[in-house]
Amino acid sequence: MKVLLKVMKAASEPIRIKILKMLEQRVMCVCEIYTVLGIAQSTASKHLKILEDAGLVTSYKDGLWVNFMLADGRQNPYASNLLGNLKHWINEEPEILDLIKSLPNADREIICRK
Amino acid sequence: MKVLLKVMKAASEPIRIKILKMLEQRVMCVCEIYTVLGIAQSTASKHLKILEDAGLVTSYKDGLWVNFMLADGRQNPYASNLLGNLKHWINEEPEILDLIKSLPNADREIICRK
DNA sequence: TATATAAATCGTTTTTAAGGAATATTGATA
DNA sequence: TATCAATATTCCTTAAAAACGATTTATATA
Repeated sequence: MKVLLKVMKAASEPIRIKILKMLEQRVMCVCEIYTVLGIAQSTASKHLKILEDAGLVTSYKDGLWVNFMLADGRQNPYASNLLGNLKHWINEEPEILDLIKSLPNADREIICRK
Repeated sequence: MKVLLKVMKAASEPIRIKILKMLEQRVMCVCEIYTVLGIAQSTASKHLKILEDAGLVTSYKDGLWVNFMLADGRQNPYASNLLGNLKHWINEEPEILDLIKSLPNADREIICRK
């Protein structure tokens, strides 16, 4: 039950749902994510950790960047199931439509480089 | 997204998952539920309200008793989806097995009547 | 090396959720 | 109508989660 609860809890926070919906579109680094969502870097990092612990996302390093993507779910059936469903859920909601529309402008080379 | 979040949040608490698993077996009244789970009456009542608000359970009155059952989910696809999945999830976990095994002893006529 | 950058972690505050005792409500029955 | 039983609600306390600034870590590169 612990594993199931972890997935459900991870999926019960609006920012985390938004992160999952963005990652359906493409791989993203932390700074792209917190910039698009308008939240602090530490906040984004923590949400990503919760999603990763729940088996919903995975990450890999590329130099200074850490790239996050949806997990394939082979090791967590609950996570896998949720990710599968989420792909055809809430796609028509303005909040999500706007978010997805904003992604092409969120290029790490432009919005993250200082 | 609000509707989805409500379902996810409702399903991210152990007592509420246990209630759902019990209701897979049969209709139950509040006093049967709080007695089996060993929690306060007000606590059970509150959890049931959260589940009901999320579209996961429904209730009907029978005199003094209020009977709770799983929702059919016709009005909430997220709830319906979760209930469908949950039926074949975590059934083998000792915590749940023991819970289900204890249900036949939880007859309202015996454990609730004062 | 020394420095700069992206992300993770820490510390603190604020917000939200859970638990239960006490009380209110609702319906049955004497 | 007075009382009792089952449930809902209120109130208060405690615990968990979220937010963010500040600091640390890890990696790249001057």
